Amino acid sequence: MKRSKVKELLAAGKTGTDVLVKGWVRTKRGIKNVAFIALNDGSTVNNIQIVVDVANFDEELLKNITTGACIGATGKLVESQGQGQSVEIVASSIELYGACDPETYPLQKKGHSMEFLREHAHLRPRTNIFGAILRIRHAMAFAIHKYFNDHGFKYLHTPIITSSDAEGAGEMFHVTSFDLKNVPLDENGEVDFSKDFFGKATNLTVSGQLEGELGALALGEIYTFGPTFRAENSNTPRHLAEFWMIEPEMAFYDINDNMDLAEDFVKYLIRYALENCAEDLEFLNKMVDNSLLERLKFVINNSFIRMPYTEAIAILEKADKKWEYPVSWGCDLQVEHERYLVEQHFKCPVILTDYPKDIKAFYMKQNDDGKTVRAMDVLFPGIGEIIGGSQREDDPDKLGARIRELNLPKKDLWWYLETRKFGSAPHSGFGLGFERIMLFVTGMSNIRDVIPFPRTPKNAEF
RNA sequence: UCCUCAGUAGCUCAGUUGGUCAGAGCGGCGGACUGUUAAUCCGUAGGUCGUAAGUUCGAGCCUUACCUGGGGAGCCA
Repeated sequence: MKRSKVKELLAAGKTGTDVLVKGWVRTKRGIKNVAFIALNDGSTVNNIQIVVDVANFDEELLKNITTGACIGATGKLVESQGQGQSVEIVASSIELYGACDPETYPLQKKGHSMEFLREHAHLRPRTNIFGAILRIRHAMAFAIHKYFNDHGFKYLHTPIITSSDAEGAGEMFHVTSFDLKNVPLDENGEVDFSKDFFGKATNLTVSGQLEGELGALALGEIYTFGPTFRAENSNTPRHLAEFWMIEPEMAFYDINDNMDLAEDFVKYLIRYALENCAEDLEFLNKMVDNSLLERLKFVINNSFIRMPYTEAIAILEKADKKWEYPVSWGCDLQVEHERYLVEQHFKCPVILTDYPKDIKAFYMKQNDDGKTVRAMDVLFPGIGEIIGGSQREDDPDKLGARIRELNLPKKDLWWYLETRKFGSAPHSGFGLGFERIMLFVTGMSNIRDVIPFPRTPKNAEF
């Protein structure tokens, strides 16, 4: 008999037919003559109930059906006599695939703390909450590709190993094939990277943006979606050492087109989740954060506030609030400032633009005022910066001057600069942290719980 | 990296001014129960109190260092 997924059985009116399900036991309850098994196969957050007439089954088999065990069950799908479910399977036969010692199996039928589950990341996909999160994560990844494909963007694979250290996005992980106990040195006692695998020092990428621009200036619109690495010693619920980032890059987009895209894109993802992950979101709304659905709907139904940095500073200076970090034009906004704007002043996602050039990256388009650049940061409630982007500097002279001012290694960026020398074009792009949008969509509060196997300082288990 | 809180049974925690302080609930196991829903009821077994030093007649409790985790901050997506 062909295996049915629990999701199909719960959805379609197939009662009266014989079915086969395979999955993992969530709980078994019993009274003298009848036992009830709640079985989950990962296709949905909901379990299917298997009813077992104890008299018809081997006692030893039933004893082995414990929380966590893997079984296959055949039987007739019928309308349930009980209250908690519409249909159930009256078992005719059960096969035990893998027993699960209840004395040592870490997961119980009662709830566990997120911290405990994080230490059991190999088993936590079997919990309702992580099942829901991982299904949503899949749906979001799929929706990202669908959105860009539907809008004519090309998926560009930018390199994971890079030799450019110019972007300054953060500390990098070194990539080498050296024997670390015997690293070649040159005559000055420095590491001789000419003897390394690539003949130069290499690192794991901190961003695909610079290469993304090369693609955009040929294909028009591209996006990247891949792993990104930061060796920063960040210990917060919002940072990972290995995370996934989406970076669209578009020729002929100015900063306003860029904002329009960012807002439309994020709203699309949230709408996609609401339409395609309804059961999982309802589960999370019930178990994790009971204002989740309301918040998601609010975001897709309201326009983001757009405001230049300079105006935001004016609001913050007038705010009746004591800042731990004082506010003045030119300072970088701290978490407390961003939170005030998003969560108290506007109560809505905010896009801030036109930041002082001194606190932003070298590649951002310089405004005519000589002080600001066409940057945009999208700030979300509870999460902070979810997107960072800008129009890019397409004038080769201005870009070169900025690189000199900042003392960046121009020779390593020769290929980037040639795009401005040969057929330069106005263009823009941004980076969206995949796990940050996952935080928002799931209502989870720690980024380590929206990625299957988190990498953070002192943790690369699993 | 800085600030702060925490680490006691498989899990979540209680443990007073240092002196019956080795505890509870849940989970597990055994039993009862003619359809259960995180079932219920009865019974039962679990612990070098994060690690290492120190103070003291005596440390789960006080001191120091370290490890791990949470929260906040910085860096950012």
